[in-house]
Amino acid sequence: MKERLRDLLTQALERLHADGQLPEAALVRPQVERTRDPAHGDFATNLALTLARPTRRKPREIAEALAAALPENALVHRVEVAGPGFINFFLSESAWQDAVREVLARGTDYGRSVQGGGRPVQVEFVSANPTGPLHVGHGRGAAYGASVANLLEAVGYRVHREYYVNDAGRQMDILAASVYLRYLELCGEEVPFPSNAYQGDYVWDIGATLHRNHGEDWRYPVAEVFEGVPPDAPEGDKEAHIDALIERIRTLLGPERYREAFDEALNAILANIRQDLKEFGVVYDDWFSERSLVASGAVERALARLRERGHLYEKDGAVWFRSTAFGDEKDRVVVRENGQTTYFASDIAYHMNKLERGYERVIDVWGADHHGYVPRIKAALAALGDDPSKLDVLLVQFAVLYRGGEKVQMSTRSGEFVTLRELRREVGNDAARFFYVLRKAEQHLDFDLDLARARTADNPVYAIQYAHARVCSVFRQLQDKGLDWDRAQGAAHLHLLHAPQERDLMKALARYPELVLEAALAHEPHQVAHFLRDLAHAFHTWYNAHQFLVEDARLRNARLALAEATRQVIANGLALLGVSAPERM
RNA sequence: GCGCCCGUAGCUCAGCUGGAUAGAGCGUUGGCCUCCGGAGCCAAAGGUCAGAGGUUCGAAUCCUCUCGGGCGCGCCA
Repeated sequence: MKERLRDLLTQALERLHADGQLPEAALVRPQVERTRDPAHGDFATNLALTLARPTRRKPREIAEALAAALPENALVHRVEVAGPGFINFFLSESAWQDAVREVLARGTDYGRSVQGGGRPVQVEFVSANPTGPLHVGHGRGAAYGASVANLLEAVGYRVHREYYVNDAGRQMDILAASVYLRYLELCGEEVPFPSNAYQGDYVWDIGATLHRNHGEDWRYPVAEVFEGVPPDAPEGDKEAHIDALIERIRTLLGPERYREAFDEALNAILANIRQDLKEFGVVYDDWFSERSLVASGAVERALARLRERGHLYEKDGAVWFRSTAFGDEKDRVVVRENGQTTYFASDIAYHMNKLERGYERVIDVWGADHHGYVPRIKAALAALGDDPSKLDVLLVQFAVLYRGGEKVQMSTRSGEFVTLRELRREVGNDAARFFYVLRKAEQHLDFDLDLARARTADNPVYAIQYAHARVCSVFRQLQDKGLDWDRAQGAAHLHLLHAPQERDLMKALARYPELVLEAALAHEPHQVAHFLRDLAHAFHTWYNAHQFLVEDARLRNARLALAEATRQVIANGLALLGVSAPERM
């Protein structure tokens, strides 16, 4: 609808230009926006105000000329010039009825567009280290990333969803060591468990699997395992302690058994994460392994390319990337003194790989605590000779849970965090998905568990799903009464609906496609959530004010058409957010 | 100390690339209602958009500074 008004304005501009009333410079792309105040019509443009300066004419004068030059159109009921020089558009009733007909005609496609032109976009999200179950922080990244991906797809991009699996780093070695130590304990050894090792119960479970598969075959006396290992904190350095311990375990077990322990841990946890996300309605096209990146030589290749271009140097036995040359605060190590490449080196290779795969746009969804990482990864892309602006890093702030008005305490240190699975069990997948995207990503999220669980109107998810179920119920009632809905007759008699609630509802439905486009381009699923809440409210208001199943068939069919269109838009919007649209509740 | 994000109604938050008298939900107050499916409906009160400068026809929105909150500043991931 905005587009059509924009076209009319462009025609008016061209007409005035042809008449010599406006200079070449005035041929701009007009901006059309929805008005806040109904007294200002439905849409307005500030075109005349923006043209005042280049043409050195009074805005109101330009506005009058433009209004006069606008071509006739059935969409527009009335045009007026107001305020300092706004042009206000009052649309005709039929414009809104058209929107309802369009919803019915397009069904699940309503709101989708081809703006993206099929261009490939890669969206990477969650990518939590497979060292433990997903917690509620990851959940927000999952819900947000999945919704952003859905939105981009809906507006015509070819979206590739990806999870980057950090299966090669030091943290994984720490996990493998943790698992082995738990195994030893199950063998009856008394193990001084390192402060830096993974504490969660799941580590026991994986240790138990090893014990089940290998009995005591892998057992070594604790004294031997800890032989030559420097002391743990607080007396010693916990990092040196765990690193030495990993080396001892690796030596004792030998490469094959060590690898088996490592993979057992990795696979168990990854399977858990996959299952968790799948149940959460989050699916990926690819689980991209860091190990495969190393194995394929991509890391070496990325470093070689940086070296060739003169962006690497050696200092203190390590290899550094001169990221300061590309706006970073300090230079970064890519190969440690001990010869191991850093996580950052893998990440450079991964992002190089993404761009090599031909994505014009690459989106990373990260927790906000990683924001300091953005400049160095962009620096790396620039240093490789790529365009860093192809990468968009979307930062998601933390979620804080509230139960009974009290903040739910969480601490990663002791393993006392709330897992995503626990949250899903408590409030359900739908409420979790919805609440996670209810706030814009860069806003801290206060997650009210009681509200999310409530089956009352103040719970927005419930109110929206309820509106959907209510329409379905009306149609069931219709059948019970032995009546049919004549779709065509309904669509043809929408002009019978002129109650203010009906007009508001039609306007809301008409706005949906614009909203989806905006939300997609701005990566803001919260706009969809807010829209749906308002739409459901508008629907309930209408429902309470009017009977649908009336005697007059034409009126009944028209009302049912509007109800069905509302149901369709609610279903479409919820689908974008990964929330179900139940037919009964 | 430096960097990033945030600060809007009692609470939780919207406010589109700067636009007209700053909005929603919940809560509060006052009326009304009880009908397809149960969340009722209508109205009112409630704001120094953290504060101070600046940019301009116009600033919650852009720039600078101050205050307050969160996060980050490893040869960790």
